[in-house]
Amino acid sequence: MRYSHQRELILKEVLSRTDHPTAEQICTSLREVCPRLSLGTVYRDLNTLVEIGKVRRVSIPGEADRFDGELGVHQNLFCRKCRKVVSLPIQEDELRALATSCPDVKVENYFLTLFGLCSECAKQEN
Amino acid sequence: MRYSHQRELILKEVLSRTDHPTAEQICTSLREVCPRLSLGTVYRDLNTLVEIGKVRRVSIPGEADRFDGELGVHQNLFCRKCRKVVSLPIQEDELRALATSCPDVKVENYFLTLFGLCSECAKQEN
DNA sequence: TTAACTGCAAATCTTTTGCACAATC
DNA sequence: GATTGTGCAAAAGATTTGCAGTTAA
Repeated sequence: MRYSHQRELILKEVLSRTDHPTAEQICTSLREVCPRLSLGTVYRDLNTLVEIGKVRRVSIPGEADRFDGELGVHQNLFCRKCRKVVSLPIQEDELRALATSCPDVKVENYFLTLFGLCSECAKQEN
Repeated sequence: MRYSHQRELILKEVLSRTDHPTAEQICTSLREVCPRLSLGTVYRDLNTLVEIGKVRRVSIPGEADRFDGELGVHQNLFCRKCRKVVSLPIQEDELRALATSCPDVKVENYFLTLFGLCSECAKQEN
């Protein structure tokens, strides 16, 4: 992979923010320093950065994807009121105790989707 | 809410299937018995059925939503190879033991998104 | 120099919506 | 008869892609 000014800017932008911006928000911000930056490039570069593990994608049903530079163990809360995504320092094994472990937020629901191979496909791989 | 032939057909279709069909797949299937059924109606009725809790929406990042008539406690696995969604009888507190509790599937990753109110909005509600 | 990257615009895909008509109560 | 639901087509929103031109190695 070759160095690219745009990709570097995009990575820096995501790492410097804690508000889980969308591709569009990243593009708008960066146009102040890079006026010709195109949204297509932002999407392409974000996909690359996610692939190489420098950035995390936060998908919310019915919303544009958000991007997160925080790679440590945490979960995200999507606020249905202000539509912000906030980080919560929840370990996986604390999921059960959700309601009490973070007393100030109000967890009403959560979406879990497992990714991997179903039994048929897992068999075929071997 | 008024009775509707289409909504009833759509509900029956989702309940009778275990393959987590998309709106499009439901529409295609039902056109055999209801040729004029429109995709817009299917989306509208599915949204209603989800709202009243008769059907569950399964969102997968980058994929069309699937719909699930199984309302009991379970989690879904999206197979990145065949793109099928399969039900797994996992309780929440078994999440930690994912890898071992379902030895035939290969869980590689999972996406958890919490929904609710962030601390600021939770405060405002009171 | 050449392969990767970009900007731009058009295309794609999923989902929603406006409107005139039909079905339900 | 009033209102909700439907079909159709167009619109909207997010993301991808084709292509010609630019840039890094």
